[in-house]
Amino acid sequence: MPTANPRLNRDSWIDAALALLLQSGPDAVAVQPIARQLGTTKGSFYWHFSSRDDLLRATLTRWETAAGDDLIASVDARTADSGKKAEALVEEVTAGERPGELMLLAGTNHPDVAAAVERVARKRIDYLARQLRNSGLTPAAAQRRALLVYTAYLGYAVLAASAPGVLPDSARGRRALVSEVAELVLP
Amino acid sequence: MPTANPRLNRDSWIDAALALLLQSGPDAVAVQPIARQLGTTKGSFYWHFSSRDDLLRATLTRWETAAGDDLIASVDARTADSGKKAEALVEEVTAGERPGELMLLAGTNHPDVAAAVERVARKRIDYLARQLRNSGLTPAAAQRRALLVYTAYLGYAVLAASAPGVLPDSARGRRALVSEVAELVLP
DNA sequence: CGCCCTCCGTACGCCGAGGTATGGACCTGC
DNA sequence: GCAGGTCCATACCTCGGCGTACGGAGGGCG
Repeated sequence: MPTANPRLNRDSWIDAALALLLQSGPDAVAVQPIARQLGTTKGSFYWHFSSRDDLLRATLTRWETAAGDDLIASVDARTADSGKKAEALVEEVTAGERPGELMLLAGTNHPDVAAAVERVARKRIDYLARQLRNSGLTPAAAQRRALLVYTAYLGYAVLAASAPGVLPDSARGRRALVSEVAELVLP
Repeated sequence: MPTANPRLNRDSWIDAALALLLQSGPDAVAVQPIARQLGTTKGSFYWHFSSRDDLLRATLTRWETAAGDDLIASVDARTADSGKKAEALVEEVTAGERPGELMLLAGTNHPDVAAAVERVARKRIDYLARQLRNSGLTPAAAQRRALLVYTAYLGYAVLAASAPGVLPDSARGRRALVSEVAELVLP
């Protein structure tokens, strides 16, 4: 569906590239396919960007800033109770609304991608550990459990993308999972 | 390093393809690069395989049978105590010897890949749940915690591949993580 | 009207992948 | 030694991606 043709700008390309990046991984961020999807040609692209790598970098930084604040802000808004934040975060994930962001991990070979992924991971884990410390855990335990929760988060996303059949299919089942994790992790 | 040239067979190609599949994802299973790495040419390949997809399918089934039994057998061998098996499994992972197998998840778009991933995941989760039931958990709780452990397993592998900096760098730190998970999950 | 600057379409060259055809090396058995 | 099967190298085709060159549309502005 080549969308209609009002003049494009740099952000139009980044928007489309981000969607592809999250859904199909960095390799899918290709100039000509995006051009077709946008109903335009490479002539436009190379006016706004110097290369494919330029687009990829721009898309990554856009994702990084968005993903860094996005999820945290969403959780912060949902509840002010520090003890409940871990649970809220897990809920956030299992809700399944959140888009892929998983295929991104496919591009770990690309150094820029790996660096962005690591920065975002660190930010989120630190945030989680802070909440757990506020809930009364020792710093060391908070760090370990934050890592546990985040790995479970990632693994859940992996399965949701690759093997949804093994996950609970009902909202009740998913909620049971979330509260179980919260029970286990919180003191 | 084009390796020397004793006559090749079908398995030689699958071996090389499997390594690439686990390390760099399905897209990396390409004929010409593997041929170069093997010090041969496409002429050889198309004698043993009918197409690239043929190789990919063969590599997937090889992985599936290996991964299905492999990990479980390794854990079974390590300890007969049903209660310790979950811990042994997590240890198995954090040891970090196990190769990627993670980049495989990048190929979820490919239906054959997704199907293989799902079958292996189900097998492993069922195995885990069985051990947890033997440890005295109710079937429902065992199922939930098995899923939790497996998602943590996957997430850990994801981070090991994409953001190793956020993981504990010492063996002691990793062991502490493992025992924490075992403590939390076992009754 | 004419100029210029922004934005984009077209055409081209390059490369690396998949796949095919064909000839030749090498062994094996008679 | 020679016939036939096994295995592989070479050359060639197509396709789709990246990147470049260039020219043209279109609007603002004097």
